[in-house]
Amino acid sequence: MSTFLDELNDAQRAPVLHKDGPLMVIAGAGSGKTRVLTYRIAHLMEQGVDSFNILALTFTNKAAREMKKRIATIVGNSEAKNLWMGTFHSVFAKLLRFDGDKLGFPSNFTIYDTQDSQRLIASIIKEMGLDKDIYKYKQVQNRISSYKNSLITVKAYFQNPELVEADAMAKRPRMGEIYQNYVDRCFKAGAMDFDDLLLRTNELLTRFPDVLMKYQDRFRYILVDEYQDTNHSQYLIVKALSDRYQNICVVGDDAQSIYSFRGANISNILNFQRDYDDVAVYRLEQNYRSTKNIVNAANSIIANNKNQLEKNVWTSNDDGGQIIIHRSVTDAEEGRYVAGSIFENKMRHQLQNGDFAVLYRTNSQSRAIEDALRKRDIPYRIYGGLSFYQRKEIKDVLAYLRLVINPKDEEALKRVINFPARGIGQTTIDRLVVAANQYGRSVFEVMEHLDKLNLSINAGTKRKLDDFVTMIKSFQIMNEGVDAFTLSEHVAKKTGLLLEFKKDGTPEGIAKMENIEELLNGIKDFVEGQKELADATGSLTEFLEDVALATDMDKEVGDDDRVALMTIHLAKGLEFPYVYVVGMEEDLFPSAMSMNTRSELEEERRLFYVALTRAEKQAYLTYTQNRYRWGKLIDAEPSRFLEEIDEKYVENLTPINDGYRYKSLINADIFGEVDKSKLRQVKPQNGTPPSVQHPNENQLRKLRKLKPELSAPTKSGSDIDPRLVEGALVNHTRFGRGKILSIEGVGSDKKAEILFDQGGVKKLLLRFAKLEVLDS
DNA sequence: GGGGAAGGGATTTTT
DNA sequence: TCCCTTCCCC
Repeated sequence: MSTFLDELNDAQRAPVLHKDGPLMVIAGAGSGKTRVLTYRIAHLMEQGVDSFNILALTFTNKAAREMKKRIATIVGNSEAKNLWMGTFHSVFAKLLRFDGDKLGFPSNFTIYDTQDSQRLIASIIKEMGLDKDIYKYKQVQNRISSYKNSLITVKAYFQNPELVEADAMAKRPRMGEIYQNYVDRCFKAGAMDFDDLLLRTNELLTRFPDVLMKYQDRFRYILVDEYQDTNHSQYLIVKALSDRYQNICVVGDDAQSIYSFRGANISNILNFQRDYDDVAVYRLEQNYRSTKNIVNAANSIIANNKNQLEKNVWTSNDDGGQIIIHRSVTDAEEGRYVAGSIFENKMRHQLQNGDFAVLYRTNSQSRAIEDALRKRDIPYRIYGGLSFYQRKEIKDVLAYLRLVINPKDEEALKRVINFPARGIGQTTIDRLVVAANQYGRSVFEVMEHLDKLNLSINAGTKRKLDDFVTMIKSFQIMNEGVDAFTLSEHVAKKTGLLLEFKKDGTPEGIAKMENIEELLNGIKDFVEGQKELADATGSLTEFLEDVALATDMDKEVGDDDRVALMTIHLAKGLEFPYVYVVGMEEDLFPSAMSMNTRSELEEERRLFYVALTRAEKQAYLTYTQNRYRWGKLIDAEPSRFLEEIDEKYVENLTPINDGYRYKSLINADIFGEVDKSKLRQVKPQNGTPPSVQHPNENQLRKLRKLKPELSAPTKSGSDIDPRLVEGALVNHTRFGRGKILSIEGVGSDKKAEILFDQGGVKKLLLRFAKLEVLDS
């Protein structure tokens, strides 16, 4: 007999027990919707629904993994394994590997990421001889992406005079041609971009009724999480698959719809009751996560939006502290306030670093926070931004691996055909691409048949091209016999990539080499992990797919204890006891790009609602009067959202001119130097001892090696050893002995030009360089 | 064809 | 401020 049902309140239990027919669960923030989804699936299985017949679409792969794990504890691992669960993109990529051949795609098709798409579009624009200032590749890519998400194919585009005219009016009359070329090129390269994974699934289900029938019959019960953030393409897939059995369960919260920029359509959830017959609607309105102050403040914000479903989120939790608003003079000071506050809270309430999150609107805001946390020796972790797999050296390795799996992959080929340099220049590549277009073949195929084609490429270059083809083919042969790790290691060595970074000798080069080694370790872990699963083989194809569709939230958080730094978008679905929302300023949040229409502004407001409702115990909102943007200090104005919170729930700190803290730092900050003796004077509230726990240097070094984003603590200007002057003899941990030739810059920007005994002259930022002064 | 220096553009959010 | 592109010289 199920005991897990007892863990639910009445409102939660109802949708869990609902068996057949469409249902919608409107779940307020923190109301336990993940629990409902999880238990609903477990309950269906207990009721005799075959696990093979259940499809659950989640927002991140990590969410899927965790749900699966929980379900496994209830129904057993062998059954839970059979569930199809994951993000839209990963589930339908899998489906397309089975049936994409009907559309002419190989089962080993490549998944192009945004950068691949953009590069391809840029080269198409160039090949077509268009003005790149009018046809900006990023904008064009964006436009194509939104066509695809609205299911506007090239054909549909040309049949729609409004669209054609709109692009013509925007002085981009050849938009449709670019679109056409882009689609053709992707197809020829055996590649799909992110949007294709959904668009092509739709195409497959529409054009092949037998395929549709097969999957309708397979997925008799479909569950969709975060339904408010589905786009039209996703909506149609769900609609098609659920059409036969109508066992569709969607869960979401219109107040948390924050992805319209990538095509999410809030009307999907608003119109669900119209789209299906006899929809049962359940509401989860009790918030278990946050204090009364937070829940009520969030409600007072969202009340400013006009377009929303009716609901009343409440909580029986304690009142909790009021929401704290803090003003700073600069973004650096904002960072110090946040770091100082985290430090105090940790001490006063005996908390872990992992109990804190700092949320911001744009990734670029993280820097000031990082600096401040580093100075206080508070470990942190950045989510999002430039992720590991987007680093150049990692993408280079992956590009070779992609070529092994799919040599037609044009973007991978162009990326590495001359890196490391092997004397194949742009002119040659251009000729190959032209020939490929002319013959309707992939670039690699052209390279394979060079001698039969009469291209104006000289003999020396031809040989280099041949060597490249031979090398890739040798990898392919090797791939038949070994696992992904063995192959990858071989590739990293044989192509000269590892050596390339090693020989450059700079700290950056060494870091890159270490990153590649980390990637190889990752592949090893993957191979070993996959070997344990029955249905997976640890093949390279699987690894590459995992990587292509990994979201930043999918990374294992691990057992290390750190403050989380991320954009508000990434924070969706997460919760933390203490949350700091920084940069509460006009033009930043709400973003200057998103306040021109009511609907844009409402989305920003929902974003703010999401940010605030991440907090369990205490929320801080901070803004500054001046902020560095594009390297310039600009005036900032407090966000309009701050005024929208009912003041009952707010405590507004005004630290300036109150003679207490940071005052002495303000001038110092503006004029560059910070007096360290004054830093020490900052008193913690309530007389908590200001003892700083210095992490073990050995541990730190280890962590830094593992997580490159955790760079070494930097020094402020006054922390730099005063003996570092022109003429001084120094020792560098990596470059050895050297002599300072000159010093330039001031404060923390001080750089030294150093002549090393081995390795020549280098310019190093004193703030970062680990230099030891030697007595001469 | 390769490498280094200089200049210009960018920041919304992500699968 | 930083990153990417372009241009220039070898």
